[in-house]
Amino acid sequence: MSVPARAYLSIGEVLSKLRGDFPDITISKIRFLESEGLIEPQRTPSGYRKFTNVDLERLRYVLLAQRDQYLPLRVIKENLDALDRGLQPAQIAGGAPTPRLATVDGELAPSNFADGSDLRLSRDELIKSSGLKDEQLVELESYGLIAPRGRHYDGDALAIARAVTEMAGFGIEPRHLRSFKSAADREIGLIEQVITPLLRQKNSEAKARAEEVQREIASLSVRLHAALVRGGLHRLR
Amino acid sequence: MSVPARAYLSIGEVLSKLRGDFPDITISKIRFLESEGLIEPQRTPSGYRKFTNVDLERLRYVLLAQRDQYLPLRVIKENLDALDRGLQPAQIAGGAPTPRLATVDGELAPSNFADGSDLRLSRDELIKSSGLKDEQLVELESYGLIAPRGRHYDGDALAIARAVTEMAGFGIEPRHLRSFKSAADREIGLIEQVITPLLRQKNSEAKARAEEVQREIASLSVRLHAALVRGGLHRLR
DNA sequence: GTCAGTCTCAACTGGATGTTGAGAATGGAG
DNA sequence: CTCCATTCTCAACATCCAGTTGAGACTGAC
Repeated sequence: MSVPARAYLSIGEVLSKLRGDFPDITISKIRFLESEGLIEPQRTPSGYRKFTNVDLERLRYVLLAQRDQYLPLRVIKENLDALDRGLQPAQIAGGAPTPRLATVDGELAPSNFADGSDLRLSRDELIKSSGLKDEQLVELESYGLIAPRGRHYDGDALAIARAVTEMAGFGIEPRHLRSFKSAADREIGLIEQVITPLLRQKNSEAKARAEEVQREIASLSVRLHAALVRGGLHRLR
Repeated sequence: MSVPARAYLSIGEVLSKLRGDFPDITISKIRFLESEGLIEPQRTPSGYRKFTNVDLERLRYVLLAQRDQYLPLRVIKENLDALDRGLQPAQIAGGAPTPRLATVDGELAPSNFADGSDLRLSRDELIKSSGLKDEQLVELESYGLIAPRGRHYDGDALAIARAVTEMAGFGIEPRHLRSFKSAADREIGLIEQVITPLLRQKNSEAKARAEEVQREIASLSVRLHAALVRGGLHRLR
């Protein structure tokens, strides 16, 4: 196994080529990176992996991004996919200074608030724990900003009530907040559009996926919204 | 619980100040970050944590670096330590906010950390670091969702661009996002209404107050918005 | 034929990043 | 003073990521 009398490298040969730059590379790691979709070497008829130089460079890129930029594999994969689609985020540069990569922002968040979505509050409890005034609640309900679910209010209602109370402290009244409701409704509609195809599928895996997607888009929506508000405010001065 | 009649913030108050920008922050996470040495709030005689504005900004920096640069806490800590010693932290190229020193802004507690709002990106850099396609950017600009400030784009533009890119991954296109812009504009108008009286006053203390109020209402807006979306989604099933 | 090299697949590991819960103390509101 | 929401610590637990390990089988160069 000394002279590669062929156009590709075996996994062991790849290993020894990378050892110099990345001392802790292993065969199992290379296989792992393939299983994660970061590389896709061809196979011989009997199933052995065949690595071309392109595969090798791709691998170097992955290892560099990981070592020098601490990027998680998920993000590296996104960057590579972008590269494949013709976007050109980075130069790979063997040993050159830090590669400039497009870091596409991703959502880590399990978004796992103990958010009390299973909270159940009576009207009085809601008022008490939010500091809202009764007539404010009436007004909020008339605009649909808060609505009981069945005979109780949930954690979302509480969160809304609290925010409203605090805003009232700045002279902002419920009627000023109607537009929040319609904006939220539009976003919900958008999210619904995306996930209903998934929900239509019979298999329960798609449903789980739908839930996840819903959470992700919701989180993105909130981020986008926040960035827009922040940006607009910066512009004020 | 409403008016902080003292010079520092309790952990719960810190939480609500951060909620707007980082919806997944929790009390336990803040405590965890302290246990890892990333922040060191003072204590009251009875052991309660006291957070100054400096602590708050440090925390923001940590959360931003984590979310937007995917840096592991260990590396963030190294950067902060370097900053503390007055050094430029080892920086990672790319579109993310690099920590900058001491923009001393006449505030009582001068913040050492910028949030990336002073980021300046060319059009190409924006595209590169957001993963956005050129035509998407054109479209976003035509709707006013993104606009350069002078000849450069700022951190808000980057945040928006990133969110949009991710949403595109779910099949959501810029034109679906126009309503986000108008919703944000309405909120900004609302905030403006509240703070203009303050800004009219001559004394600069009122101006500082205006800035703070603006931040708080913005954060509240985002929270309210998030709660409405979350609540609406819960209702879907 | 032998034996180093390679394959798959499932189970396991170790670190990072938080979360949860118990049990106790604190402090602000009424 | 009395509540009760907030905060405290500390240990145990949970979850995800990034691989590693080992069993058992196949391949192919000498």
